[in-house]
Amino acid sequence: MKKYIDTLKTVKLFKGIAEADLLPLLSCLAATVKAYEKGQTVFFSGESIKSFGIVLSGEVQVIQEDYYGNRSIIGKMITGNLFGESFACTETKSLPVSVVTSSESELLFIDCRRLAVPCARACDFHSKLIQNMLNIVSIKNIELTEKIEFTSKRTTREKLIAYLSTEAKKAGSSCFSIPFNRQELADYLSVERSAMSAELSKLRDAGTLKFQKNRFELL
Amino acid sequence: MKKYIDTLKTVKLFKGIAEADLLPLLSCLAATVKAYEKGQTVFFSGESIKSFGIVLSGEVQVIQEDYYGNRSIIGKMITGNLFGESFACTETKSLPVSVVTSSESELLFIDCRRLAVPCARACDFHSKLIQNMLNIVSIKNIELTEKIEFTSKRTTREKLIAYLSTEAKKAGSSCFSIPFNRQELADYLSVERSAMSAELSKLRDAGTLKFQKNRFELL
DNA sequence: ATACGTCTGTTGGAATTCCAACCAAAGAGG
DNA sequence: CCTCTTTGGTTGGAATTCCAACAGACGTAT
Repeated sequence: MKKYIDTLKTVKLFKGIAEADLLPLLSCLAATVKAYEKGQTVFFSGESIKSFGIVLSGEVQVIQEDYYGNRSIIGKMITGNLFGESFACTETKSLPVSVVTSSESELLFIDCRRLAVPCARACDFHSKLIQNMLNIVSIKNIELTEKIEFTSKRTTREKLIAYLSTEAKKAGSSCFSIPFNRQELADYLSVERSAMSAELSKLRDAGTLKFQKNRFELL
Repeated sequence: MKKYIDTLKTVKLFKGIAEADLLPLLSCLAATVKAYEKGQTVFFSGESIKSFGIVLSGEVQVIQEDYYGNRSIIGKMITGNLFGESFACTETKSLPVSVVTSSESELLFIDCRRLAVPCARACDFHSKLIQNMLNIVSIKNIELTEKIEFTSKRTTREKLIAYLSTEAKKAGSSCFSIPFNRQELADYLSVERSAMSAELSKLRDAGTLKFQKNRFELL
């Protein structure tokens, strides 16, 4: 566990906890680490989970997929991010999403029930952890609301502009990179990749943006 | 405040707190009540809020609206529900949604900063409140994910079926009522009302469902 | 160098949605 | 009883998206 200490220091769930306390804390929480290859499914939709995950290295995607393979990306989690915490906390009977690794990854798992309940050894981290967790879940809530803002737009063009504007604002610059390739962006915005590509070209021709690969500039 | 005690007992945020403790607690939290008429805006998109709300009577809708009046309903909050808590907790600078009353309503407001910080009078409710809040926000998270599941479907027909199936499952019966009229349902699913009405008729003619007003039956 | 896989942009016809308008039914209020 | 308002269903043409297929660019392995 020691080798992950630098990553763990940056995890928001552990914000406000001294570095020296981290390892004892993790042991108190009975945290476990597991390595995954690219493309493996971490949580299957339909199952019930008690633990949530933290990305130590690599990245995972939270996705919804229907019977016909239409895939929708709910979110992308990189190093330091949590996933599955809402479902684990509320003890959802049937997971409505899947979690898959989009690259080789190392993931840390923590049983949610250990977070809330003060443990036998009377660790006093719990209240801090719950506050941090509330903050994380609230932020995720806002990100989901944001995604709804994009996908609820009626046309591909509007979805693109809404998304790219938000990314530019986040980056604090009209020039920014996005974390998706074209297929992933289409899945995130719930549109056709080809129609989206066409719309991007139109926007480029109209002079409203420039792009190369996943680097964009709004004009 | 006393007249709301029966409602307050059912609010999940106060779960596990004795009835006798409720009024002192609210006073400690500096909670205030305000009455609204139908159609009033409670929180304006773009503003920054420190307090969240609890519906004591009536109902409010959380909506997104763009420059051209396209309206998207994020959620509908009835008696006992919270709204705005994620934005207040994380101190969002600019609210991406508006909150409007869809009927005459009485709303309770609580300053989020009073929740987390133990108060001078050393009330010991705070840790319970935060746990409850974490649960509420997690559930809302799941509801948002659910909404994304509906709206990420590509056709109006698929969106309808996904939504109605979920409602049927929630009701535990193939016969159930929905909390929306046609325009609201269209706004919730991000589709055209008229196209949706047409699709509902097709589904009825095909024998996959029956409906009258907001009462549906899946066959 | 060649072959292969992946990613991205383009295109054309089919399918779907959007939009505006209209009509009918039900309720509210006079 | 009549009128006004709200709600829900229908329709036809315009606009958009979907789908499938193809082509070019790039990187990697053989």
